[in-house]
Amino acid sequence: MINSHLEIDSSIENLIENSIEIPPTFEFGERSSNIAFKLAKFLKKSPMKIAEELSQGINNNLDEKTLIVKTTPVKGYINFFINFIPFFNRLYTQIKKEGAKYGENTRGKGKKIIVEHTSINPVKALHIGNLRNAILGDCIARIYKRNGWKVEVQNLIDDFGRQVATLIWGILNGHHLGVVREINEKYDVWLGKVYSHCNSLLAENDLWPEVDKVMVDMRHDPHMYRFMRNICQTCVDNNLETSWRYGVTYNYLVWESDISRSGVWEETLRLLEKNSSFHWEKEGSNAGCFIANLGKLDEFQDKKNPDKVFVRSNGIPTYVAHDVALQLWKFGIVKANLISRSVVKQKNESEETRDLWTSTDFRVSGEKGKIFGKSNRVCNVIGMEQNYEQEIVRYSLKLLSLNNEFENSFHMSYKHVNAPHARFSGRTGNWIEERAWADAVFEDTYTAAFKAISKKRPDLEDNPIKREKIVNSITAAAIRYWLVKFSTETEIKFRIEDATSLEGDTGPFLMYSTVRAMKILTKLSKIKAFSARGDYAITQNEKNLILQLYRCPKVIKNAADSLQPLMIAKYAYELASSFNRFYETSRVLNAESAKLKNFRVALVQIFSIVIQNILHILGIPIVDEM
RNA sequence: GGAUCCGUGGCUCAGCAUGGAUAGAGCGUCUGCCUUCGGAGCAGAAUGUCGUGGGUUCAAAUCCCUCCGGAUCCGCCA
Repeated sequence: MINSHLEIDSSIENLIENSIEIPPTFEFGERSSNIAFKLAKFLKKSPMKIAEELSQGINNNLDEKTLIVKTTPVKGYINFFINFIPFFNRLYTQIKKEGAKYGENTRGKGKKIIVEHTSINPVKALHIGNLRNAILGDCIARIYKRNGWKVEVQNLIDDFGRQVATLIWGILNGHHLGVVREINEKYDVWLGKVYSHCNSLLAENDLWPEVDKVMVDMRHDPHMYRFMRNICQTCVDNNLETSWRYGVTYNYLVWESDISRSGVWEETLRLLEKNSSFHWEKEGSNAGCFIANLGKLDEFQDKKNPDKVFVRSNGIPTYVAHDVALQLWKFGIVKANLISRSVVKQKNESEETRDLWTSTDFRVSGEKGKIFGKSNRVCNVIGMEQNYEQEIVRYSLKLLSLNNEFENSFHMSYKHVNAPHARFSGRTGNWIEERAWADAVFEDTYTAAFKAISKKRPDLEDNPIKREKIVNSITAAAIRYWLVKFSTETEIKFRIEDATSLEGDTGPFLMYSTVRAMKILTKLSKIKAFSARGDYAITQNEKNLILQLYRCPKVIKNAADSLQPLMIAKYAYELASSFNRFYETSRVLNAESAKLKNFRVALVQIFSIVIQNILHILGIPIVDEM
């Protein structure tokens, strides 16, 4: 009885909350509700009539202390007009008090999420598509942190895969000698060229069995393993440099070969064998294989062959089986531990400095390890071509009756970045001629930013160190923003003029309005605490900015729930635009009256706080001039 | 063959989850704004059968179905 009342109450609350929207024009107030339309059916009255009655009822209960001045019924809508002075006063107090924490919430308190991203094969440089993955993952990690979660960022290094075997085969046969390494060319870029060269040689001569042999040797011959791991290590070191340039950092590098040795897979197999949904096939085309019986789930009925091979007849587990094991390990269901070692302190201007750890194949005596994994939620940032594979991982948890883990497995799926008329592929190496690897995009954008600053800030020629720092920041901002401003469901077409753009809906635009606000604040001799007294006129642009500042906490919630960093980017742009319009029409330092100046300074103060909080989430560096 | 995603001004994209008032941005084009806190900015103009056809609804870019066009997946590859 009580429960059903509560349900009704909360559904009414939802109904009201969901009915609130932002009207198309401020003539209709600052907020409006279409609730009269929804109620019309039940009350069997016209929406116009209901809106009039509700509006009247609300108006009768308003006084000068309430945050609403008045409501008006218009064509069935109820429009709300905000009492801006007390509203602003309250918002100002809150933002000043919370400061860098404004916008955050504690929904994830006591819970931990693992975000896995980047995870490229250690045979090449990051191309722009891998960078999209890294930036999206980095943003979602930052977003989760603001939602109160403990976040662990992992980067999976697949050193046991076919790609690495392909590269090693090529090097053992001296094929890398035929690939010229340019002067100053990064090792990982050159390695990527070798890798695609090897692929074409293998395809032409059909030499794949030789690669299979390398794959086996890597596992069983310690010298071969060491040789391979050293090459991969150098590649990973290079890849990290690229990530760091863009402000992307990790907590833990997980090496596939370390997982193999840790017993994670064996433990997983024992777990699966005990479950009736998995079995060793005795007959048919899959005879001798270990099979996941996904066909028993409704979701897989439409598949041609819903059952999935987890272990091949030669005893080697498949990629998807490995992923299931990894997922179980991330949740702490599989308990085997990896040996870990602290590697380096990552420098990161915008976030805190983070310790980077790696899994390792040997322990130095006296060295302290650290336990990773054991999380409540997992978010894997992986391209949408692996949607099906990720579903298999998720539903395998369901087959194991791990419903909580099933519910908490998130696949952040995104489309690729491609050349306007072709796909980028590490195998074919077509990212080389398009200059689409992440370092080249950085260089090209750097050039554009440098050109711009030389023109706008000739005075900085005397301070090349400062200038370089600013140009680096602008470059990272431009590319990072460009990669998150699209929905993850949109394929990005790589055009260098888009990536390097510095005006309009771009990262540098956000930085610029931040700089404007900071400049105003530094010109004040003293910043006094604001308190609203009496009356002063608030312009439409000012109201607009106030409302944008107010939206922040909700945006951070929604971005986490929908796994869309785009929402933060859109908000940042709207917030900065609102500030620029305010800046254009409202003088701050020489405002018309002291009271007005006081108010506008306060507004600039809280804008400065909120925009910086938001730029931190986007990983956009903050500079005080540009 | 089956499944998933996409289709919105000349170009590139938001909006679709939870249907609501005049469909929003940026780029490009055109017109204004520097004796004013920094013009990487602001104000304004032009450009739209929201792929097609149907359905549900008081109301559809949004939900359902058809078809067309594009991408991806359905492996003892990763």
